[in-house]
Order: sequence, then structure tokens, then C-alpha cells
Amino acid sequence: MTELSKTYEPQKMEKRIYERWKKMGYFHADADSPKKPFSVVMPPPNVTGQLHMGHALDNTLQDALCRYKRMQGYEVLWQPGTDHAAIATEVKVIEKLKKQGIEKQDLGREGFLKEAWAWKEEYESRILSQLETLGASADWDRLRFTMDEGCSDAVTEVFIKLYNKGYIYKGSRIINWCPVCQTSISDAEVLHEDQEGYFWHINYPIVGEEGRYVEIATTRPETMLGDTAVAVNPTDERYKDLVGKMLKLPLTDREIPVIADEYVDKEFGTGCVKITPAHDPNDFEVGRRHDLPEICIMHDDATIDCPGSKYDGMDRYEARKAMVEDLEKEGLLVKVVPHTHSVGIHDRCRTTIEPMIKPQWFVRMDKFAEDCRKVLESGELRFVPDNYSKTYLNWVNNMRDWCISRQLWWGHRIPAYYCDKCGEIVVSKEKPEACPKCGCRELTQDEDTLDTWFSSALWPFSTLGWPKDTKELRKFYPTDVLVTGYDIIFFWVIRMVFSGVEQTGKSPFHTVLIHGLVRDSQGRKMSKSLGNGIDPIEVIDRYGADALRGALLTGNAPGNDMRFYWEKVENERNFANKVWNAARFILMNMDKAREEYGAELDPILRDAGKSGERGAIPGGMALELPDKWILSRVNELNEKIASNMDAFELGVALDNVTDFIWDEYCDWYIEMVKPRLYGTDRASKEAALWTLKTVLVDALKLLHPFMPFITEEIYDSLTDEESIMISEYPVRREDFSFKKEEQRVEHIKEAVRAVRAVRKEMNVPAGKKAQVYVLTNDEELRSGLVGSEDIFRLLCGASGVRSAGSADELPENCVSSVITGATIYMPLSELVDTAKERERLQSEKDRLLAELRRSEGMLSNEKFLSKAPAAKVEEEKQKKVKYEEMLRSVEERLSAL
RNA sequence: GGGGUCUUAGCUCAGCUGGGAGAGCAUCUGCCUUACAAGCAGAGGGUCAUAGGUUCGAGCCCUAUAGGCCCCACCA
Repeated sequence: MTELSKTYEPQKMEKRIYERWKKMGYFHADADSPKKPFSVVMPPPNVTGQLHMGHALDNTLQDALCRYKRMQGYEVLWQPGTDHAAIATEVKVIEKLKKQGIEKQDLGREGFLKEAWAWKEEYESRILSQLETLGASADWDRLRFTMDEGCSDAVTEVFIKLYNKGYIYKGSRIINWCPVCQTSISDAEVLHEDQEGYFWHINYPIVGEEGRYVEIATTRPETMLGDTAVAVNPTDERYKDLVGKMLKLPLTDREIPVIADEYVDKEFGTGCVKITPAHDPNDFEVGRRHDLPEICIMHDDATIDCPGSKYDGMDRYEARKAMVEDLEKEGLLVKVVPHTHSVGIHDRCRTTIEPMIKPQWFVRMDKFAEDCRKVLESGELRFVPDNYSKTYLNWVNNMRDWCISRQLWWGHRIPAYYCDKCGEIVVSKEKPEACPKCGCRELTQDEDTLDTWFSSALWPFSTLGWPKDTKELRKFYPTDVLVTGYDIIFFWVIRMVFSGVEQTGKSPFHTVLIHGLVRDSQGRKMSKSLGNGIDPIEVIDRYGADALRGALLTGNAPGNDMRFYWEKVENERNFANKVWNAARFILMNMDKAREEYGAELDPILRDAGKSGERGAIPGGMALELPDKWILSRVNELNEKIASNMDAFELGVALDNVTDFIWDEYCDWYIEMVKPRLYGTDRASKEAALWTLKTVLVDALKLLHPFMPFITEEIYDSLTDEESIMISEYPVRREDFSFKKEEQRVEHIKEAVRAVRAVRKEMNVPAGKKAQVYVLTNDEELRSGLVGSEDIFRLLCGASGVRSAGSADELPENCVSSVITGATIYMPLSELVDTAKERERLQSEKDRLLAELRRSEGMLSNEKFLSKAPAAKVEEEKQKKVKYEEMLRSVEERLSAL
């Protein structure tokens, strides 16, 4: 047990608590445990980066789920790890070396990799410690890295299997080339951006027909050096006679044919398209159909590769300018029309992609797309919220072969070897002794590495030891929930799904919980270039991890974007402070009671809040009305929160817990109980203290998945248990259900609110006490209200509560308020303003009349009576009776004035 | 071009299978009441984008329209 400090200072406790959890081994998952498993793999953060708001949200969600399941008695595995982030890391290391005046090539492959590993060690530890600051309860003993030995084995294994089954092939295709990163990238890594550009209309002279031209339009004139044809639509009457003729390609001495192809849109541009098979994906297809030569005219850095030409060596844009000028000089430039078109850029460095033909490795997608569809349709895989199934299918239905080779050093090297003599390809784990075809003993490994996502695709099972048959795999695979943002459904989720199905026969998880982006307060994406990102660690330093977690989860629906507001964090911190002070209040009063009654009280208070029999209401405990009310309320809450959690409505769950603690527990229950704590009735005091503790313990447990630190700190002070992290999640229990009392207290609350409102409206000074009279026919209600005199004294400045049998028994000049089943009167003669009072009653009357009209309208509608459910009709009838009664009271009161 | 999604109080957003419009912040008015001013109490504020339809009943379901956002797509 620790003493609670006077003020809530998260900075002083969070680290200490986290270290203790770690030391106690609470995060560790035991593969031999008999408990039911619950497993989640952490989306591995890149070793290049640091924690941003997206990570904070993603990991808070996972942590909340894991903590919840752990308390419910599951053997929880939250599998953490990091990703080598091939391109991103390689680029960063290159930049770092450049600053030291070193080029990547100078170091050679081995030397460069050494630098990269050093980088990884440094940045990995940084992001991991940031996750700890957030409170992540991941099993750090099982930390993995996409390039560690086991994960690398899995990568090789999968590559070889897929190759042998024919799902991986090598071929010369047109791929996306990044001239800055100097590597191929997959379609998924290309962003399309609309850019302002031009249409250059150029005349290509027809050979042998002096003065006749074909006018083509292009957005990229520099590629004409690689043109090997001009295409027209076969049905285009305008150009029918041209098909088969040759054109002189300007700025060169080459001649190219006019061909006919369906691909050409007659309506667009001039209807004539220059075909550059080596630098445009569509032209590539056309070229293959017509068996055209593929002339590559660019180096890897996007400078022109055209020996003998004046443009050789120029940058692509420099060449464009020079060529346009030359065309103009030759009189071949017809016109220049402004035109916005979509340009492909690399998502990492935003460089304009250059389509190039290169020999690359690909994964065939048709079968895997089918696998992806199947697991969704069978229900083996589902998305929360469900509408992301559509996004997923949309992707799956449009999948093209996946280019997996990268011209990088940092990554998994492709396990393919080439015979130096005959060129035979051998795919194998180890370098073969000799070429199986020609027997040559000289073989060279492929220089390329694999796309980062190739290894992350295996993450759910490679981290559990696959391809070995480990007990971890048997216990925790397939995993339960994958938590991630909608932005990487394609990059990652889909690839994990088909990899899992292919390698293990199962979807790697049954539920994908999708969350949105954390945006800035103006709704913009947080980004480095805008400089509008907010560092989660800074938020934690100022307000604590609990407050940040609360701010990220509260009121947020799955799949929706959210905005970050400091005010939200502040509000969560205020809530934490509220909980803190409520706990202090209870501890204080328990201490006082102990001083008063000695250790006799201990057995009762010790067991309050325990689960099962020990926490049951002690025999002889004199629970009072408010005690039963709050016990009943928390009992219902326990059930409600669990069902919210099970439905992944974490935002709603947190809101409900917050409302309960702040409003019902603090503002009502604690206030109602104060007179008893300050009084001398021992039995009453005991009941109050027992209830205060019991309810607080349950509420803390419900709150723990969201705010782990503060709940642990208080739990530690309040109970003799080891840790809230391993305590039992509260469940509904019959002995805490008090339906009738719940209703009674709701009436008292209504009465208290009515008295407060009237006093406020009448400007009754806060200190002035006034008698409260209750007029009602409801015997039970009367005794309930009169019996709660103390509550009224404390909560709404009443000097007492008396019952009046009839209006005659009331003092002169009362102010009144009609509530459900009763009218409340206060003799405030010197303050009563009859006109004002009449006005208030009149508006109350109008409100009731409107309610009655609505109610009567429904009840006189025969269709409603015949078609609506009986319970609904009955409910409406009761409302009508209630309103009629209230209306009568208001009218009586009006006529009395 | 295809697909998705949103439009609810001044602002940011909840509103789960259709059954009397909610929260936080902001605003206004009182309170330093011995757990908490990082607090308490009270109040104002919405034709739920528009138009139709289904239904006894629509913020919620269907159709169309307007506007916003996102994703995908090879139109030179």
C-alpha cells in the first residue's frame, strides 16, 4: 500500500509503475498456460522513426484491448517488434554518410550494412522506450525484428516455396523506378498527383510524302527519343491510309511505323499516340502486342542515355526543354496547350517516377486475390467497422502482380543464384555447389533485396517461430485482432492475409480493427512538411500518459478520423484528477473511521470490492437507499462496458465509465453519503464506506484498460491486492441488483434538481436555508423524500423536508415545482414574485400540454395500437398518465395563485 | 471513370439492430460548500444538408440533388 500524494502528478508515478509491471512479468505470455489465448501482433514501427500520434492511437487501442482481456482471464500475447523499413532506412543512412563525406558505394555492401545495423540499434531503442512511456503492455521478452534470424529464415522459406509453386517469377517488365532512391518500387508505393503541365503537339513527318505530317500530342516530349511507333485507332477513318507507313522521328535519324491499336482513344488529343515502350506502361503493352523494339533512353538517375545525341547526359527535364526548343526551330512544334495531368510520385521521397523496363522479381496475384476474397466471404476474417470490407475487396479485385525486388542493400537478399557460365537461375537457401545445368562451380547471388512488405506480410506467424512448429504458434496462432489504420489495408493487411492463408492455411487474424488518422485541430494530416505534428511524448510530459490515452480514445468511433485538441487532453487530465481526489476522500474517511473504531472495521473494509464471495455484501450490513442505488448502477455498468469492449466500441466504453465516475459516483453518491460520514451512526457509516470502496474498485477496474497508471496507483493504496493489472474484471452479480431502490433515488435526484433550479431562479442566497414541503399521493415516494432529509440539507440548501397531506397544510406564498409524482413547495415569502411564479408554471403547463398532445396523438392512432409492439404501447400509456397527473398539479397550483 | 464516406448545438464529434435529439469545449449566471476552482450548481442554444419515398412511427432504411473529404484508376 502506498500513500496517495496530495495532488495528481502523473510524472511522479508513471515510470515507477511501469517498471514494476515489467519486473513482475505481467506482460509476459506463457505458451504453456492452460488459459484461453488472446493474441495481437503489434504493427512493427519503423526503426527510422519516432513515435507519432498515429502510433500512440494504434498502440493505445491495442493496449486497452490486451489489458481488458488479461483481466478477463485470458492468456494474452501482445507480440511486439520493429520493421527494418528498407527504403526509408537506407536513405537515412545514406544521408548520414553523405554528411561525413562518404558515399554508399565507397563502403561496399558489407560496410554499408554495418552502418545500417548501427542505425537500427540506436533508433529501435528510442521508439521502444517511447512505447513504454505510453504504457504499452507488450511482451518485450519476445521482441522481434523483421531482419532477425528467425524472421529472415521465414522470408527465405516463403520465397523458395512460392518460387517452386510458380507464384514467384522473374521477368523484364515495366516497373516504377525512383531515380533518387535508385530502386524499383511497387505500384502501391506510387502516389498520383495532379500537376500543371503542357500538351506539346508535334509533327512527325511522313516518309516519302514531303510536307505531310502526323500530329501527335505528348506531355513528356523527352521520351520521344525512345519512340518506336505511332499508334492510331484501327477504326479511325482519318488515319486509315497511314497504317503501315513510316514516319521520320524528329531529332533523330530513325524511322518508325504507324500501327493500329485499340488502346488509342479517337476522341482524345489528335488521335495519334507516340509509342515509347520502354518508358510508359501502356506503350509497353502496345509494344509487346506489336513486337516493337524497346529502346531505353534513360540512365538510372533519369539522365538521358542516348549516345551520339546532343541530349545524352542531360537531366530528363533539361532535355525536355532543349528538345522543345529544337523542335520549334525545325518548325515541327505545332502548339503548346496547358494541361493538368496525373503524375506518379514515390511515396517516400516524392520524386517523379520514371517507368523503366528492368528484370525484376514478381509475385503472381490471381490465386492470392482469390484467397483474400474467400476468407472474407466465409467469415473467417472480418473488419470493424464492417464497411472496410468494401475497401478491402476493392483492392483485392484490382490487384496486379507485385514487384518485390528492390535495388537496395538494406533488406532480405533474394535467395537466387545465377550460373556465371550459362546463366541458369537457382533458387535456394544456400549457395549451390555447382550449377545443376552445366556443372559450373561459379555462381553469383542476385544483388537485389526484397520489398519491406514481403517480410511484414509474414509477421503474424514469423514472430511466433514459423516455419518451425513452435508451441507459440500452436497456442497463439491465428491471432485474434489486428489493430491498424485504414491507410495500410493494402500495403499490409491484404498481404498478411494471403501469406497467412498460403503458408498456414488460415487467416492470420479473425478481426481487423480499423482506426482513422489523428489530424491536427484544423483537420489537416499531421506531417513533417507542414510542421503541424504533435509529439505524443511532449503531451505525456505535460499531462501524463493516462490523459493522452484518454484523449485519443474518448468519443472516437472505429474507422473515423479524429482531431487532436490540447483541450481534450486537459479535460482527460481533469478527469484523472477527479478520480484521484475521490480516492483521496475515501481513504481519508476510512482512516478517520479507523481512528474512531479501531481495527474492528478492517475485516469489513478489506473485503470491499473483492470479486466473488469475499466481496459480497457482509451479513448485517445496513445498506441504505443510496448505497443500493450506486451498487445497482455499477453492476449494470460492469455489464455494459464489457459489451462495449467486446464490440470494439472503446470510445463509448470510456465515455460511459467517465460519466459514471464523474456524475453518478462523485457528484451524486459521494455528496449523498457525506452526512453519514460526518455523523455518529456507526452502522450507517460502515455501510457507506463499504459501498464507497466496493464501487470505486469496480470503477477503477473498468477504467484500467484506458488509464492504466492512475488506476494502478489508487488500487494499490486502496486494497491489499498485488496489482490491478492482474485483478479480475468485474462481472454482473445478483446481490448488487436493486431495481426498486434505483428508481427511488432517481426520484430524489429529480427533486433535488428541482429545488436547486427554483432556488437559482429565485436568486436565493446560497447560505439561506429553506424548508421543503412535499405534496404527493404516493406513499412510498413521500417516505423516500422525507426520509432523505439529510441529503436535501446538504445537496440543495434545505433546512428540512416535510410532508403536506393537502394544499391547506402549506404555508402562504410558496414557490413550487412539479416533478414526477409530486409537487415540491418552498416558503420563500419575501422572495416570491407571483407574476414570475405564474409565468414559470405557465411554461411548465405548455410543455406538459405538448407532451400530452403527442402522447394522445399516438394512442388515438389505431394503426399504432395495432402494429406497434405491446410494450411500446404500454409505455406510452404510462407516460400519458404521468403527464396528466403533473398537469393537474400545475393547474391546481396556478389557480391557487 | 470506379468505389467509399461525411453533412446533427457557436466548435469538435457521439447517437449500436427505426420508438420522445446527446457529450465535451465555448457562452451566460451563481458559488473559494473541510476530496477536487484541474471544482460545484443552474441556464441558454438544434426545421439532425435539401427533396421525395417506405413505415403506425425516420437523425437512423430507400431514391435523387447539392456540397465536403478519402481511396483506387494507364487516358497519351
